[in-house]
Amino acid sequence: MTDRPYHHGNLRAELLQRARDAVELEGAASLSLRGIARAAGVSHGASARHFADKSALLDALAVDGFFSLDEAVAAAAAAPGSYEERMRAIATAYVTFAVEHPGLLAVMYSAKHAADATAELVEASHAGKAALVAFIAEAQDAGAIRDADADEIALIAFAAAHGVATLATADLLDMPTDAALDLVVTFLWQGVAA
Amino acid sequence: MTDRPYHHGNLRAELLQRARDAVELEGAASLSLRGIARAAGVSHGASARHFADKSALLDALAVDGFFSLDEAVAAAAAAPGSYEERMRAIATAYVTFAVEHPGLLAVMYSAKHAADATAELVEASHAGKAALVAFIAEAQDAGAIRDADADEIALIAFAAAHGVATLATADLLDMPTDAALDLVVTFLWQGVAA
DNA sequence: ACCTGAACACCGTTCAAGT
DNA sequence: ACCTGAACACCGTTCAAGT
Repeated sequence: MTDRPYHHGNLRAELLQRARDAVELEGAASLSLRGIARAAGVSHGASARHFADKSALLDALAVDGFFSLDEAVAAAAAAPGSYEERMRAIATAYVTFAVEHPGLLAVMYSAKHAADATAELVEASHAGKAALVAFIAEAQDAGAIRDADADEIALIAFAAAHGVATLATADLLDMPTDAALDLVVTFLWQGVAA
Repeated sequence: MTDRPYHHGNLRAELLQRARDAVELEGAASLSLRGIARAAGVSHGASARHFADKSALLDALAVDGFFSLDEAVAAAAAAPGSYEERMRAIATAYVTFAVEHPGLLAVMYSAKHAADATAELVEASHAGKAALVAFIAEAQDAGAIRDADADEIALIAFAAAHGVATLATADLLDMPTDAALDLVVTFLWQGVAA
């Protein structure tokens, strides 16, 4: 056992990871900077050099969350299958992420943690939508989805999936999440299929 | 000016109103029991007799919010017009409430503020869905909406409207809220019309 | 029955001082 | 450049005591 060095070396990343653990375990409401500093084994003032304040840490956590979400969705979109199957996989990935990380999702969508959202946060939060538009355009080129503004179709699909995701985390679905998602995706596909 | 009596008389209601003001002005994150006690002109310990703790007050605030929301939606559903127009009015009422009260909506849907949600909260949060199911059943009887499980149609519509509402409050819509809602409701109606 | 005010154990943020 | 630890102004919650 060597002594912990005075300079942590990677404190920013560790604080972020501890914050993520805390949020996923007990929700954003009971997250404390002093608590994650304790968990990381540093003094309570140490976070100040890496995050200006608590809302800056929450913003960074949200960016992190959007990266994870985009990764999960991109993996689903890249899987083999028909366009209908891939669309179902995308929606499932989105909702699964939400149900497995409800606290993180709340942080991600609790919008403007200080009215001055980072450019990085805005970009991260929009990346998923752009990927969805690209997928829809590809499906249109292949003749699987009817010709209409890809942005409009993406918005409709995004709203539907996000609605199921947030209702699921709020426990307001009155049926199993996968059954609800199945209904919604089937309805969506009937409306958009070429 | 008579002196403020020792017994406030209606402190519970006043604390709730002050809390609602605070949440709508600055969000739930910066709401403090001591702050609303100051605003109400009572000592910081006074709330304990009316709300066991902060999460009990948030639950009560959520119940209040669901009543307001249900009222707005019910008024929209009762307005004259075709079934399509009434459905559009219902969705508009829902999204308008969300956009005008984003902080309150967040409290309402931040689910299980203590894992032991009040029966009252569960009931209030489900009332809106029940009203939607009733509206759809009526439209089916009138031959305006195709025959299918009314609960399933309600879920699809609820998820779509809730998705638009939450994306709007998170500023993730990339277009005016009413334009997005128009797209979604038009899509919905094409899928459910008889 | 309802409210006050002190007490306690926490917070976030700031900043001189240490390494 | 990075971290510590005291200081400050806040919190939520509890509970004897007052009316």
